[in-house]
Amino acid sequence: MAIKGIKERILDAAVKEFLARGFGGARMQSIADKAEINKALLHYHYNNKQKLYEEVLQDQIARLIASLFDLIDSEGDFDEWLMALIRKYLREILKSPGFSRFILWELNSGQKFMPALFKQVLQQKGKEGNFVLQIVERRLAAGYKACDPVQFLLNVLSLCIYPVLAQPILVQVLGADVFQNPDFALRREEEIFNFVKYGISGYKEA
Amino acid sequence: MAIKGIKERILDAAVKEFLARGFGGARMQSIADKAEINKALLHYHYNNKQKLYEEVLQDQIARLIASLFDLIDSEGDFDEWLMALIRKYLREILKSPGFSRFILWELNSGQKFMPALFKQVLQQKGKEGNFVLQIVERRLAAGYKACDPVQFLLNVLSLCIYPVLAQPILVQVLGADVFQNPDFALRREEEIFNFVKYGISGYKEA
DNA sequence: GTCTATAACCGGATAGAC
DNA sequence: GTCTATCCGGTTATAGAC
Repeated sequence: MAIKGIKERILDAAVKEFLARGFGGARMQSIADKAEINKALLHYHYNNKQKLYEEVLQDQIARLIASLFDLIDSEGDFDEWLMALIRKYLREILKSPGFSRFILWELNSGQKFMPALFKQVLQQKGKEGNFVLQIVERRLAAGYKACDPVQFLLNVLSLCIYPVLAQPILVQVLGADVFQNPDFALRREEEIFNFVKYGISGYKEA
Repeated sequence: MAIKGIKERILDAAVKEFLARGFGGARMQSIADKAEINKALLHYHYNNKQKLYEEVLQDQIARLIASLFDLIDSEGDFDEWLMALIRKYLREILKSPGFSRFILWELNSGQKFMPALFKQVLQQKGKEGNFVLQIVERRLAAGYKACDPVQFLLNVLSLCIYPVLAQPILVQVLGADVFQNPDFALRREEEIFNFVKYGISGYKEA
């Protein structure tokens, strides 16, 4: 079909609205406007706000987790694995900067729904919650036995996600929008890899 | 005064509510309840929600920025400076885990107010926006000239903030609440310092 | 300054015509 | 399926007694 179905238009609009404002802040009217229909029709297709929200979230989280599991399980030696991990993860984040922000916010909003959904999607993938950790452990066993996998994973994730997340703060504190630079992401990929692999001792003068 | 003034009680309550739910999600009724007064009295002391919000934010942001500027300007050699930076920052974050989450969320909520406030507080401190960057630059000049200060700062901030921010996600993905361990913060301080200083090459087997 | 009661408004949801 | 008009609960804000 060349023209988007109405359900698809609604979902697209809903994703934008929910990611931007969260469940509480999102307005059905605004979603209807974005989808270029009226509220009544919106309610006709998705009974209520909660239903629509769950639909959107299910999609988004499944997409995220699938992507993460694929990449963390990649082939190659340690360096290749690490670089692939960083690159794919960073790009995933940059594809939708609002998404991590949204997850981080909503997960703390006292809603039981989101954690439950996380667990459910993880299990749908037929893998244990600590599956990710086991892969990292195995990888580190080849050369970096003394490195705690939890700390390692925290470090890599932090370096990838936080700068994207904090972009608006950085603009203020640094006094310049580093993200304006189109190849900032590429430089950041390299930076993270080098930083993780060698730390700043790699920069040390002779 | 031994007993808290009512304005102070209101502000305390408002901080909790706003940090937990954001501006849109916060309820004046809930703030009144927390302060153990009724809505009318709340409106008597702070004309409207926006006013109260601005008051709260002004305090919070000023406190944060003051703290950051103090610590990043500390004495000692490079290692001492780095460790002080990490320790103070991590503790600041842990003191109020909801705060960074709140800032990150609200800064993107399309409100003009928050970025403006940031800029204003920065200028009140009588320092340029890139003041922070200059300190880092000077520090790195002593031994790590090739290290980009922006990337360096991003790395340190990421490692400190993100794990605290993402705690609820980590619980799901890792399958265990690493933060349950009471001295996790201490171990994390050491980990970040070592990671930044030597990178994982420090772990490498002989 | 502090309260109760209520106005004014907004947003989610529904009724019912077409 | 799609629309207009409306209901109803919840939230901010105010009026007015004490």
